Amino acid sequence: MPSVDERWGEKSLEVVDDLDTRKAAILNAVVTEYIGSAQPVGSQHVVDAPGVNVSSATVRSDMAALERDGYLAQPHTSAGRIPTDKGYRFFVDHLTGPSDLDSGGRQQVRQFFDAAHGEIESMLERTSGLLADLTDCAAMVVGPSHESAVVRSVQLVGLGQHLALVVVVLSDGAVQKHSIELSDDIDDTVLADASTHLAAHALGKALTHIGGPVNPSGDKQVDAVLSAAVAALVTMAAGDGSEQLFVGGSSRMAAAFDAVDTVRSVLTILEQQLVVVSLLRDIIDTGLTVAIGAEHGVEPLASCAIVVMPISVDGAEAGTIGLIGPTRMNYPLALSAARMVGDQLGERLREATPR
Amino acid sequence: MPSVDERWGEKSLEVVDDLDTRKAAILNAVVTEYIGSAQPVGSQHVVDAPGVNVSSATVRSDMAALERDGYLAQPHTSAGRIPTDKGYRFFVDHLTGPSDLDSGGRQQVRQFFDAAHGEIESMLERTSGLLADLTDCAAMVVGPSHESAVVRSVQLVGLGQHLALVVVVLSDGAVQKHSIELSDDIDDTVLADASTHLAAHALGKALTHIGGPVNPSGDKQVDAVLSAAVAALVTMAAGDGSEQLFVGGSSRMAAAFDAVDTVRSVLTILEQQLVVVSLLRDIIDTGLTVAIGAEHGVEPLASCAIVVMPISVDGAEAGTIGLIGPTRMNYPLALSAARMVGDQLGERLREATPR
DNA sequence: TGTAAGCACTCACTAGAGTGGAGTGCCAGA
DNA sequence: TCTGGCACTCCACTCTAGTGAGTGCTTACA
Repeated sequence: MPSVDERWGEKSLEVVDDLDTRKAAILNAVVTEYIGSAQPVGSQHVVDAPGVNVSSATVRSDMAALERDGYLAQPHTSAGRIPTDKGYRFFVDHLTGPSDLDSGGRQQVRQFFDAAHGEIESMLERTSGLLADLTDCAAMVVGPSHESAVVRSVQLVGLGQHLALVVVVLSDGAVQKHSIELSDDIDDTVLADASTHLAAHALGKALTHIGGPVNPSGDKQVDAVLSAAVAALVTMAAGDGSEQLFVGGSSRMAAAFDAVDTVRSVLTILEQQLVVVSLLRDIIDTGLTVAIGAEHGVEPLASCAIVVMPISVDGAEAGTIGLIGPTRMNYPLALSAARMVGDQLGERLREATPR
Repeated sequence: MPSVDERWGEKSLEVVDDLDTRKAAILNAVVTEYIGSAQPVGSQHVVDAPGVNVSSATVRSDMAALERDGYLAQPHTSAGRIPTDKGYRFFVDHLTGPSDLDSGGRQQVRQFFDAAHGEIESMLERTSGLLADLTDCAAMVVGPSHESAVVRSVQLVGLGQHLALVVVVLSDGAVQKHSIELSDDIDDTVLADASTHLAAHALGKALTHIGGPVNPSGDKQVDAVLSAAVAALVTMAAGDGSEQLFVGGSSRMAAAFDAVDTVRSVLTILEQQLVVVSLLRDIIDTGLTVAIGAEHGVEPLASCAIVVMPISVDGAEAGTIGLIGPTRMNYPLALSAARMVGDQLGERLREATPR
């Protein structure tokens, strides 16, 4: 009889949630095997697993118990078992210790961030590709929100006879622009004048707090430009509510499922930025790191699992990493990759962000 | 015997490329039928098509001739015919007259562009979604290149102790940014000073023509900032070579093919921006509007057809629209949608672009 | 010479029967 | 409580017609 604190690898099996040591070991073996093979796992395949020192007959009776308790399911009477969402949940919660990426993956991540250059947006974009490569899942990267940023610079640039651009630089390094049409022919001095007034009005404020009447400059043309510019700022603030999303490696979903329908519906979801961002937000808000099957409540993703990892910079949340794959995805790999990439990305963002 | 100038609908059949009127009508019927059903088309299904007033036996002998000439193929001896790439090519070149979108589609496009607002990038992004909706294909939209644009404004904005942002506004309304690290603690007057010198150096020049030594300002700190800023401009110019690409509706590829492998390889291509942009470029350069099957030379896309449509603003090329779907895509629909959306988009870009 | 009608043939697709094997549940015994 | 044995289940596979949509060919006719 195996002792309760028997260990193998980095995993420890304890009596939790109604499952004794051996049942946990069997569940562990079934999940691991099924993640690799995608085939129902029979009792014979499990007897050699560590922690299971009993015959297949005993394994069978344990498996029957695990099925009664909802951890395993049988596609049909004479088939092996596959894990249920509850089974995966137990696996993730109790059988997956904190593990690191293998050395190859670690090196890949390090090389990536050593070579990372360019602006934040393109780095986030390429990070989604890196994550997809590492985990063979589709990867989502949500950029930092600009909520708490204030206007560091605002400028009016004339582009043509009747066109000007309002360019705003926020304190977190984000740059936003919006074009405005000018009714009259405005010369550069008027624009410069309006630019100065606009700066006086907006500098140091959060984008969402700008609005209201601007102090009149005394010049009719300047005032007209000014009000158009402020309207542009308000539009910017409205459109800025949602964070930027980068999705990479969605082609991996095609390899993960054999039903084309499933692939299609998952891809359709991934194309909807708002849905994805709020989905990740919801999962984090419920305190989860992994949402399995129906747990996230998005029906077309019922056969998917989602791993989320908030990116923090100096303790503040500065974005999110998400991985999406089939429920039989490689959780240890996905979790460790998300953790390491998240840490590194946070580090990089900290360097690139002022204060 | 049908006369040579017999017409139906908007299509006219003429004797071209070895195909007499009836063979062309049969080919037309086979392609149209196959595009709809994705099933091999037998001689019986064709006898009722307009322009084919003969028995199925005669159709069979014509089909055999079309097969000999490479326009049709047979999956196996006792199956109907499916079009070859050459068959689609003939269909597109000779049997697809210039047609318009149906009224529903036209209205959808008009509504879209009436409601279009915001900046160019987001409009291009949403345009890719519109095209995908209209055609049920994956859509690619390549934004205007900034090749001929000159620097209209350049500015240095301090972000923190050791961080500043170089913000460039180009004459076509594009805004680019690049962060630079400052070794010493630089105060705002130094930044402003450097900003002025930088403007003197860069204004009016194309981004790619900036470089070389800047006139020394006499202040050591200012010069240090200046050289870092110029280096940033050079980096910008280098990274700016490739145009922006927006891909929408890639989930449609999952519905178009039944082989998951094909879906995967097509999606993998669509994820590679450089490949897609140069692919569209190549097709346009060879003078094609539609590239069918192997014509574009990208092996994983051998079962795809690509429709391209350059967007022109005042005669100059200002981007590209691309549609990708299976070779049995609805060519008339794709062509008319691309044409109409391309026109409207060009119109919009003209309004939003100075001069 | 071009078209139509008839006929034999091909071959994917389907349904049904048979078989092997992987898997199960149950039970008696250590 | 565990094990070995046993009967049972049912999927996956193969094999065998049978069916039908489709063909090519040959002959007859205007």
